[in-house]
Amino acid sequence: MSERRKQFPFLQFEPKWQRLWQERQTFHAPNPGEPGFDPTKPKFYVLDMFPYPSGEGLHVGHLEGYTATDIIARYKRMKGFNVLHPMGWDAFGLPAEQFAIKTGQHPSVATARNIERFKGQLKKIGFSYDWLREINTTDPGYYKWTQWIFLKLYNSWFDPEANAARPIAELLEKRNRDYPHESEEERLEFLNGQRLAYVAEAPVNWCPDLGTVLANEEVVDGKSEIGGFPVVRRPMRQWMLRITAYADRLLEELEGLDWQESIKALQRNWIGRSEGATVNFPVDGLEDLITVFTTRPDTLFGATYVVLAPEHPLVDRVTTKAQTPPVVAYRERIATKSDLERTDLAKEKTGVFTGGFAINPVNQERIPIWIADYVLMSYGTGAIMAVPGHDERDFQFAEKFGIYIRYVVEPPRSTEACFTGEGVAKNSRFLDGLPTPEAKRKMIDWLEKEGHGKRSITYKLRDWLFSRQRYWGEPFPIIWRDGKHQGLRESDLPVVPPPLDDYRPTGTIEPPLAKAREWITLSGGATRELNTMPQWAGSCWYFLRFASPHETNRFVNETAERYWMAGNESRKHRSGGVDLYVGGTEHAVLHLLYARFWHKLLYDLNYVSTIEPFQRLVNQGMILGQDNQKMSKSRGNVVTPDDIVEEYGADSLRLYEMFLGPLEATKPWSMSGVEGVYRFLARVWRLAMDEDQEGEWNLSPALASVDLNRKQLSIVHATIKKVSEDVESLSFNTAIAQMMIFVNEFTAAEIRPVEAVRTLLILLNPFAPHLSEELWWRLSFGFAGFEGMACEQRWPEWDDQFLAKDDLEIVIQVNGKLRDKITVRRDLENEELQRVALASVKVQEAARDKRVRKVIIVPNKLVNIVLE
RNA sequence: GCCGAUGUGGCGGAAUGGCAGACGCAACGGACUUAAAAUCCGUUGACCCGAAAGGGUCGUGCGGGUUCGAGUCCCGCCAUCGGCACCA
Repeated sequence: MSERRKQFPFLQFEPKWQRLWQERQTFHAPNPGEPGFDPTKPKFYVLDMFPYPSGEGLHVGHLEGYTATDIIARYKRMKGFNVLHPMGWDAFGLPAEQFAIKTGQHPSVATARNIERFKGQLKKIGFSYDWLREINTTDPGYYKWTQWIFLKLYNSWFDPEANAARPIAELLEKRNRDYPHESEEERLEFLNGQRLAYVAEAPVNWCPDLGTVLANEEVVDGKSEIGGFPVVRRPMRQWMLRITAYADRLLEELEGLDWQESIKALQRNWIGRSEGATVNFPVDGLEDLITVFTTRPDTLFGATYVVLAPEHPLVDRVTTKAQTPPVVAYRERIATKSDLERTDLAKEKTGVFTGGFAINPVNQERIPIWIADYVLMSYGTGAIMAVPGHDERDFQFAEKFGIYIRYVVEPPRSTEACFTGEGVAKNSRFLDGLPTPEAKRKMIDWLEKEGHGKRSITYKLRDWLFSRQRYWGEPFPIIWRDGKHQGLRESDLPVVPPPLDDYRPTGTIEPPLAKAREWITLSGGATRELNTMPQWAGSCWYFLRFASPHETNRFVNETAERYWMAGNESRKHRSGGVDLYVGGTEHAVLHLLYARFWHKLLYDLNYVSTIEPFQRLVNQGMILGQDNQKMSKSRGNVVTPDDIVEEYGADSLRLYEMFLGPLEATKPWSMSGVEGVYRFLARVWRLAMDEDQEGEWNLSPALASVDLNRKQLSIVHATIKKVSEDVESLSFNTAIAQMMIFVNEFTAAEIRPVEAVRTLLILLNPFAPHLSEELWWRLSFGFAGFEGMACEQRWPEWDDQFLAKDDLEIVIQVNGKLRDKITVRRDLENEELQRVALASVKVQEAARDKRVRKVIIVPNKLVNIVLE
């Protein structure tokens, strides 16, 4: 098939234009103050989620989003915007390191090669990136600032009163004032407990095969997201980022963003805010209090037992001698289980009675304390009050172990064994008769008044486990002295990883950096932190770096940041950021949440001008293989862009990516669909070009500088309107359909007005830039009006006057059903229209023996005659 | 179980509450050709009546509703996909 003659010479002109764009720096966007910068133009920042340069190369799924943003970037330039459209590489990460271990080659070598490959592929598709702004997260000039931001996290605390991060120095001052006699040791401990980057001994997800810990988000079904290796929980000392401090802002500040509702929902879900109360249950015979969190304080009278998580610190204290053996045995059984096994057993509740009793503060009832693994130490307080009458899990547990069930909510209708909805309180003394929401409020007031508890909010979101025991990542700008950590000074950055020959995991929990003896040992007995940052770090702020990728004095140039991240004037104060951000749904939670978190820190500390990084977000859908299955090597249904470019040209690839269907939908690839758009482009080519006997392409003799007739004008203006509006709304598929209608129309014309072709080439330019440039250039030899490059032309405007027809077809309905069509003069008066419609033979037939009850008239569109 | 999408011809998909199926693919017929490919022109939701011209009925996952009029709005189901999942 590849031997077949091409329908137009894209193999020649596509590389030519790519070279010219490169040579002329056509798509370079100067910063404010730089030569060539035009301050009169508005700005537009359109960004792709930058890729991890894998060994596999790009596949057609990546390109869908990239094509969409490229069309927008080119369109906005033609509309007179200064457009920032950059690309870079998220190049730290596990796959490169795993590959390096396998091949014995340094990860930087494979990374550089993969980047070359990716870049080559992108250039062959003709994307209009400003390559002078290319960034790479593994470049010391870049990760210096990743480390710098980490130091900002390390040296900040979250002030709940300001609801914002503040420098830790301010806290230190305040502490010195409030506790002047505190020891140095105590003060340090206090500060360390407040930092947004802190060290904690916590149960973590340890993956022995990868030799690293993973964030909760990187563990799927008890296995590592990368590689699918088993993950076990074990306590380790780790760096954590206090993202939970920002939980409320991450939730609230989502509101002003132009994101799909579904993505906002995913984030809200992940943050998982629950309103309720904490309640203190005294332990019978001890001084201790068991604090539980509940969203249903109104059911406190129905609490007939208390459950602690097996790891709960109070378990040892409440357990009686007699119950110690089974409790110890149960805890051991749970501890050795992985999370996967623990959820596997979810169907059948397990647990053990501790022998201890708690006192229900509302009625002084003595209720048993159990431990069970259905209560998680990591959520809420790690303890619950069990209300089996109104909670499914508690009900199952109580049924199994024969614990008393008391019903305290009257359901609105039929009663089930366990009712979890809202109703009216009963068997609850001072709550009796109150609807659930009021009962909740009243109970919380009571708890607060009596000192037994208080209003409380809990989140599912956990602090972000931020260290990895790997080589190929950003080293922490942290040193250790006498068992205490210290942040480095800004002048010590970047911390460059040592040139290790052997960066394999050590086989223990010791990170590979431990092998670099000289590197880790510093003067004065200090040593370097051995962990590295997770892959997400570099992508948390790369969109800022693009504004001034070569700035050496600051993570981003201040003026450039203010310019490119500025909000639209119609928007509220402080909003703004990237004007359009496009990427896959797989990043809906992790990357987007992490990046928002870092951005808010930088905002709080006055380093950036907007509260949110990405004003508008669009998630492109997945592209499936021809067989409707997810594309994968093992299924053999992967489509490689290189093959398509070779066979049909980059423009065909771009156009097909967009013609498949709506950007956000999941849709299957189809090779004959590619042929379809290829044929369309060939028709565009032949609209202007003619092949002679020798097989040479010349300007078509049908082209002429003539005025357009009425119908042609109407099509041209309808196309300008449709394409402009559809590009704005990212409905690229229908924009292309309209251009196809245009081409079908003019292909049929014996004489083709050059002006129409000229307009088409401009409209088509963002979609098929090579073909558009080539024809533009060729036409310049025969006709006036083709100066410069097509991509530098002003986007055309449409005129409604050409869209309106003098005569139009009116639909005649009888009782809402289509019965006839009539052609009438435009803007015919309603009375006249009704008269004509009633006169229609079809209407006459239908209306025989019937009375006309009503006539609905939609001017210039339809008449509906309603009969008895 | 909860949250969020989606459901329209043989296929991908179009349709500010107003002609359902734009555009493309596939299929079929024709022109060009010695022939084929490519190209160009045309037909193509299903069913029914008619020799034909033409005409009719049904039709947007299912069941209701609102409306002169519903693919579109409302209520209740079903199915598929994605996310979360013992989160108190």
